[in-house]
Amino acid sequence: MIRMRHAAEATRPSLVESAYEALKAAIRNNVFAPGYQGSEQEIALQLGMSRTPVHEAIIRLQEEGLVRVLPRRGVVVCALSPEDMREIYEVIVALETAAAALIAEMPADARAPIAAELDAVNAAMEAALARDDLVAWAEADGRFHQLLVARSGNARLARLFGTIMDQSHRARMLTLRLRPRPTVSVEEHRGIVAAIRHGAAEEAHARAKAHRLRARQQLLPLLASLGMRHL
Amino acid sequence: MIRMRHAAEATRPSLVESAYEALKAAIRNNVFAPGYQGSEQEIALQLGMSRTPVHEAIIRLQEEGLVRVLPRRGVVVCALSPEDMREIYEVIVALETAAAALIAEMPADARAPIAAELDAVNAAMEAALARDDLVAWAEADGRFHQLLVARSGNARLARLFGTIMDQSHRARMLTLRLRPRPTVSVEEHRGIVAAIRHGAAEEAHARAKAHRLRARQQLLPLLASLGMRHL
DNA sequence: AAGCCCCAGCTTGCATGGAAGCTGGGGCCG
DNA sequence: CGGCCCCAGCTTCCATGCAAGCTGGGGCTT
Repeated sequence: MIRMRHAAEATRPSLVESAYEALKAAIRNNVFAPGYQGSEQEIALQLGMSRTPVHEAIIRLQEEGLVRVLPRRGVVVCALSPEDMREIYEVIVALETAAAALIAEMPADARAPIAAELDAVNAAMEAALARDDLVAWAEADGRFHQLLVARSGNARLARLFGTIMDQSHRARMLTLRLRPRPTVSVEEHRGIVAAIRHGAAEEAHARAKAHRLRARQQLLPLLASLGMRHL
Repeated sequence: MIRMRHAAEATRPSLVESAYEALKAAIRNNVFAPGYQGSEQEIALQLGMSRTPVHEAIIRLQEEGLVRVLPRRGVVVCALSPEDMREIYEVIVALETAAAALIAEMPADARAPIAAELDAVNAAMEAALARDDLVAWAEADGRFHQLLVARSGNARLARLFGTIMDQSHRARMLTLRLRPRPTVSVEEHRGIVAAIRHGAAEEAHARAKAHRLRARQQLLPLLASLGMRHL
């Protein structure tokens, strides 16, 4: 047995890490609803650890815009106004269109397998829609967009995209059942993939933008009609 | 004297905050050069505080990609490879072109004062260049780009832009004196402002993109010639 | 002489205690 | 009866102590 002195690559997660993941999941799944206010002590108790790792996890969550800590008062889960959703969509458009263009600018033998991956996910969306399985549809839709940025060859871009999607996850889930059947999405996705496959960067950019703008146009009125500061 | 019970808005900065700012400044100004490895204890001593606030500040810096903490080994200042710089420029292009387009899409009476502000900064750049004051030129150039995203009406976009610019600040400073006299920049900036003033979103987008791509094309070979992992 | 092993020292991870500050409500004063 | 004040309780902030783990070098074995 070789003595591994340098770099144990698969170390067990620290308490900070698990607190971070647990809190993020709780926020995403609405267990901690927006506006929820709690103390680190209380959260630490729930997670079965001391205050320190919870405190440090909350610092990270604050950095990502999911919570805000009010000094000496507690930590609150950030609520999203329609204004926030406008900002978020603008950032999503900026990052995602860039990713689509970057992929389209790759050499053909790099683009092809990526286009195939995207097509596969898109097929899964279509199948879910045929089964009337909206949850599976949303999951596959998320995977499509996540794949798009993950394959852009730009880890920083993918990371920024991830945090902005985390911020808006709740809002998308909320409106999932409210909006009309999303049949256009699959078609628009196909257009994006086609542009990528042909190496048409400008077109990929434009199609990705149009897709997101339409989705946003559908989402914002819904949110506005639901009440201002609610999610 | 009214008793301000709610929300003291101008509270003195916490130790965590000052540690964060001090460390960020030290990294920006190359006091802690990339690859520098130190212990939290040592930094805490230098800043005259305990390990705790330093530890928490480092968590934030790690979240922003400026440092990496190696468990039980210390914290190192991240070095940037040419590959990293490519990623960074791609993100800058994505965010900045979006900002330019957003401003150009505003109503005319909102665009005009912004264009005037941008023109003023641009004039300062030109003046600095006439004086051969490269440092002042770089400072004004940074202000131009920062202003562009700050006036986009999207705080999230501006924040993301700020962190990515923090990551790449050192590299820009390093190459400042190495590259040819930046006379084209002022002209290209004028083009961006003109497109904004006319409300031509597509053109503002394209000009902002071309400007950054040219700058990148100038920067990358310089960095490559300097040595791979150095900054 | 070369290679392995083990240990001393230094590092962060985490727990805990004290301090400072904000909040809300009960009591006091007008 | 109304409004102000003050304080008890809860919160985060920060310091510090202990534990676990990584590193590098000195000494031992072969």
